[in-house]
Amino acid sequence: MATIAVENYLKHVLLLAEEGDELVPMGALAESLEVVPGTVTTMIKALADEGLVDHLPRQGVRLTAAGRRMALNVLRKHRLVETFLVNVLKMDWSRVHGEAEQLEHAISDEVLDRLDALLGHPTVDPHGDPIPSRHGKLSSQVYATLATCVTGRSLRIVRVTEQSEEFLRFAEENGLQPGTAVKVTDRNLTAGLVTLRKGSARPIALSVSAAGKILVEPEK
Amino acid sequence: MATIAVENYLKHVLLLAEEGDELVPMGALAESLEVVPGTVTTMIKALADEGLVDHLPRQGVRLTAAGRRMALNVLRKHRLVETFLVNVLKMDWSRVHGEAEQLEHAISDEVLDRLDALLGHPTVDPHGDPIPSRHGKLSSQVYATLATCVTGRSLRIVRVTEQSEEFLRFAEENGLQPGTAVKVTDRNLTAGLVTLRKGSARPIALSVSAAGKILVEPEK
DNA sequence: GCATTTATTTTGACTAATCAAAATAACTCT
DNA sequence: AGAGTTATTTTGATTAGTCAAAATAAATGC
Repeated sequence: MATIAVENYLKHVLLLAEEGDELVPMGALAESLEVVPGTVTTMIKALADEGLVDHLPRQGVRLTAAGRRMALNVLRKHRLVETFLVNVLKMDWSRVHGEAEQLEHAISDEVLDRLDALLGHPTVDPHGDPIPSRHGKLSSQVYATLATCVTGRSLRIVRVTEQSEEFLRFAEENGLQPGTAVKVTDRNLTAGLVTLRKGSARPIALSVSAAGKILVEPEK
Repeated sequence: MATIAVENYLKHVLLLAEEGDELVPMGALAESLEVVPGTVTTMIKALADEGLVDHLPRQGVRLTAAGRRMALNVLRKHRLVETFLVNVLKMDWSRVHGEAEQLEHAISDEVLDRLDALLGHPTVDPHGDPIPSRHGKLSSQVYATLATCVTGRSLRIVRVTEQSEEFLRFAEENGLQPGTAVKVTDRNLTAGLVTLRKGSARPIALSVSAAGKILVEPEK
């Protein structure tokens, strides 16, 4: 039986590997899981014994096929639960991450499927993050970010890859959510600032690091 | 932070005390939690140190006000989740108990309140079990059972106090669910059998112990 | 009222997950 | 290449929850 900790380790490896199957360093995993590095080493060796990850000592860790399957299932639960909380229970999108973090380990595959049907089989969650399919496919489209996109052209926000409450609250207050049309008017890398506007509203200034969390595509 | 185990211990003490504040014997608690008695003794002493229960050595345990408050909150989560699973996700009522057993420990009070509103503030769950109010009130109406009620009169099922899948599946197949009108036609205590009919359908025979799990009230 | 049965508590051991801190390995920099 | 920095692993402890089995207390039966 996979424990909550195991599910979390696998999920974090998946997220940190960012679609490649690069090795995830132990330190990154420790930071992301908020445990000390020694703990990660211990746990990862146990997961390797279970055949869920490959551990290359002093180099890092990557998911096996079995581990990836489990990680995707957890991620699917997480993102469908977030979608449910926002679309059905009308919760604030800045609050749902922590909730989903708990619920993802408590819902069965059957509830998952029914939730999926209730929500109309969504392909992205309220942050625009892709929801893995029931059969473990995870769309990995590459988008530009507000920090890297062309300037002066009309763009549509497709995804916000940041889960801190503060950031999401700020984004919501400024209408920076998936679906919003924006245009980058100015980008000053030395000052670390990106300026953008939504239609004719007043301009918004973002730090480059914040801008890098907002993914966009050209307006059709 | 109350752990899952702590929540479960409190919930089981609440359910076993059956609305009185009688002492729950350690053995009963062990059986109900499916752990050995020694484990219960150890855990209950810890809960007593936390001020959640009163432990009278060699006699039993009962909830303090704080423990009761927590137990009722868990029970409320359990029963609202069951209601959600049946009413919204259309799950079979025989399956929802185990699901709710997991989810009751994972949902926040905020989600709980929104679920409650979504469901229209129900007062009973799909089994007819009363749902504790947000402020810790638990209706404790006393009903007759099919094993103890008058015979020959029209009755309405209000509650089915048994959570085993087999029993609930049997009850569903025979339409023995809250709301159904039935009449006990014959009761033979020596044979341990109760015979009843729904309207003009064929008679159904129940063991006395099964009949005792089905609560009824006189038809209005 | 003493012996037997039954319930409870105690003791010692175990597992999963964690941390602190020491040990080791691997880079980096001149 | 040697010194220092950084990342990883190891070691020894700790906590929560559990079990097996021995010890104790209480209830029951003749």
